[in-house]
Amino acid sequence: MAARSYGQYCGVTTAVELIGERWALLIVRDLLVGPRRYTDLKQGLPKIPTNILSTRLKELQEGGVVRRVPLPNCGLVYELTPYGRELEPIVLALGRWGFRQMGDPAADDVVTADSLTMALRTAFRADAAAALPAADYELHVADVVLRVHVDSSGLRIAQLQPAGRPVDPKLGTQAPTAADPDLVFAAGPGIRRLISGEVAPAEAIDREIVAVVSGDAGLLERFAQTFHIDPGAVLAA
Amino acid sequence: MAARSYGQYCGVTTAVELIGERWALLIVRDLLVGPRRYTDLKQGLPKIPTNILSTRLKELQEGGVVRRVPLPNCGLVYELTPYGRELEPIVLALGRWGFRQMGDPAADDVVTADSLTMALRTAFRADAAAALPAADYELHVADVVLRVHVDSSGLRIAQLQPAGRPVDPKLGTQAPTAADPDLVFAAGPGIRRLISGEVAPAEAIDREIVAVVSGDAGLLERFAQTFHIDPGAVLAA
DNA sequence: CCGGATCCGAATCGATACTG
DNA sequence: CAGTATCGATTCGGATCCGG
Repeated sequence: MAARSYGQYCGVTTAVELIGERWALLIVRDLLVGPRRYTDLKQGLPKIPTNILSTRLKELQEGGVVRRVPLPNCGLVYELTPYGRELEPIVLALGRWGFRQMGDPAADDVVTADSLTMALRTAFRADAAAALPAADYELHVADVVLRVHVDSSGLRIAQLQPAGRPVDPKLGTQAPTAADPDLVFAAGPGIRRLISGEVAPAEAIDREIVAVVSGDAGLLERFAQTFHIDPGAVLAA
Repeated sequence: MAARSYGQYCGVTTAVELIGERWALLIVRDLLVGPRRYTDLKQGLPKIPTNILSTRLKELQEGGVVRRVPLPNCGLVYELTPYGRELEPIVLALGRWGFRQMGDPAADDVVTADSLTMALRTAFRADAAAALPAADYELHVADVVLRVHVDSSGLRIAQLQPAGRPVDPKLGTQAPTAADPDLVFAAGPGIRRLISGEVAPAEAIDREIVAVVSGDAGLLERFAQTFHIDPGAVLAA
């Protein structure tokens, strides 16, 4: 079952033969958040057919991108190899690039915990964070709840269950810090306009793009400075 | 003909919907070298079916990645939009990443002028070049001939016809400088091992991986320092 | 020659059902 | 939980054809 070859001897060609098939890079995206079980991946990619998922996992293993690891206390996870993890800057850059062409969501588009986690990573401005006080956010989008800790050393994101408890830390997601978040807020897809700077934080609250649940609403300003993607001149088609 | 959606509202997903389909990123790779005609693209991608090429070009235009430009003196070229050109660092990074997993070429793998041009760009070390004297190389691989000029300001590559004349500069490829190259050499697929550092320049000549046609063979050392991709720990699967 | 469009068999993908 | 099996819907590949 040799991957369908493009017939060229070239690094780019080799790369797309490894991770260019349908769904493959989205599997990598989710695995960049942490090791995941087959079922986790299936839930994080609701529209992937199960046969495609298992085929891709096999191909990614064969390509040295993904590794299948039996868990000590029963179970089984897939994780990126060191080589696969080196896709991180590429996937983040792709996410930033694609962000700028995102329109409004289709009717049945979903937001998953892993995709939102990676979206925040793509938008994270380390330089801005370093110049600002540390902050803890709790972000609700659809039924995804993220605990987002920012300080001068960087960004840490934990995925919470809607009930408020962290998912199993054994699977690579850090437990949240003990303290209460400085700001708890909920957003819909319009959070994109907050990150692009299309709407200012105050305006976002006014237009009900985001809703502050608790904490100082002024921190939304700091959030928007920390997570930002400049849309640039994307309109010049 | 809406692109097949992955059903997620996410920048990475949007990106792969724009450039993730088969052949799309290879078209982008070639257009990163310069504007190309339909026929140029077809020749640069020998195995692409013509209906796929025209479908991709339409999709890439619709996505704001590619633009169709009628040429003043008759003819017609495709070129990247400013938005599409921002894929350059991503494609270069992917090329570096894929390079490390390249094995030996399949029997019918080809090397095209554009793929080799981009391969040199992925391997180019600006820092190394800045610390070394300027140099002009003429590189022959299969029937591709490249004129490669390196100086402290960067890298310039021109594609020559096998006869030795430059291709039409109107199409975005710079004409070579007038002076003779400092080093003319020919290589086969084994040039990969030179760039990865797997074989040293002297050894490459001994083992006939490269053949110096004219000029100072010692310059091959400088070439290998200027164009290098560290294979890293790719074996750890 | 350039810039595609059309047709058709082969391969892949998607949806669902099913199993150890 | 971790996948296989099946099968219709799509897409891809290869070839041919066509208007300028």
